[in-house]
Amino acid sequence: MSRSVIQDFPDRDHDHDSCIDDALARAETVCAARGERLTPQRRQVLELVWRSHRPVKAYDLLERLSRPGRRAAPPTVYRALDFLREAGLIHRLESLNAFIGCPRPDMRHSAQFLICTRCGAVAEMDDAALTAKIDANARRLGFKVDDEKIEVNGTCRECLARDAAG
Amino acid sequence: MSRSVIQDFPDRDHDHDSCIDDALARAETVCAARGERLTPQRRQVLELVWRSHRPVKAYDLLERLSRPGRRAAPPTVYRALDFLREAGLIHRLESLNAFIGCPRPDMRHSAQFLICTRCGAVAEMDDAALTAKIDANARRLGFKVDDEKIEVNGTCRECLARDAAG
DNA sequence: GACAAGCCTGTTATAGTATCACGCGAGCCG
DNA sequence: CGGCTCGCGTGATACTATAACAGGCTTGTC
Repeated sequence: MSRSVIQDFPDRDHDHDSCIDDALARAETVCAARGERLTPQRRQVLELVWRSHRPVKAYDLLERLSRPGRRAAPPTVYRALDFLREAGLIHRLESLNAFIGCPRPDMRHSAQFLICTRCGAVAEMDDAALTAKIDANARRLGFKVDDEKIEVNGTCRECLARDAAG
Repeated sequence: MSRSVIQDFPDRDHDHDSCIDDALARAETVCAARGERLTPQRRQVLELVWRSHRPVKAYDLLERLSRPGRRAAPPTVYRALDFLREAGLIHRLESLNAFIGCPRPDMRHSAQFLICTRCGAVAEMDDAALTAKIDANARRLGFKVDDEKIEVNGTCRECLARDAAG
């Protein structure tokens, strides 16, 4: 039996500070379990990614890492992003060249994203049945699946409502 | 009722010349139907894309467009690629920054790709049920879907067989 | 403490991908 | 003709990512 988990876009009124704290706490756990170090640098990048629930660009992170008189260089942020990605703590949105925090880094899952092209909001879904179906299709061609990415462009509920109202 | 179409990786022994010819003929039809012009330049880019069944990079196309003494510039190829993409004649593989010809530009479909990370071969699948499921999931969140991209990384049958043999 | 090994970070340079902005010429239509 | 759109050429530039090398911190061992 396949379990279908659907998450929603983040609630506009949620407690975002604790939301970030939770993400960082989960990250500590994940890294510990993997025997890897969530260094201050990596931690800071992860926090910056979580500062918004929107996709974040590498070079935006770079700016936020920089201080007057101390300009961070690209490898700094890319190394951190690579690390976080391998640990499953963030995802890369291929169609946007951007990154976003993963809300459930603990469970292995394939990424399925709804991306609102109007406001930039992103929802991560996790439908195991969908993954299973893709796997089945692939198997019929003798193809062994490593991982899959699903990115869906469209318009979110709020933007649709705004259109209808305005 | 949802129809499920699964295509395969291109046969190694198919008649590739006529395969290209067919693609160009289909392109003429599609452009005519859309009231748009498949200019020599656009046609040439499309042909270059179809020369292989592998994903092609924009700058590779650029080189192939260039002749000694006449260096093509990026906008040349990107404009053609944008046109072809809007016409549904090619797809962009987001995870590869590469482009590939669409075998069925006539029917509107969402793209689902199996990408062999070993040999670079790509199969385009078209499973309407999968699309329907994604749409249904999105609808539950009040999300209106414009288009979706599915890119699956893994190993193709041939590469698996080669591994098993060697 | 001395040392080695591995990991993490800094820095400079460069590769790779894509777009902007401007202008020109061909074709169409009034 | 005059004005329009479209396709294309060109030079510059923006954006995304990696290579290559050096130094420094941490840990484990003796």
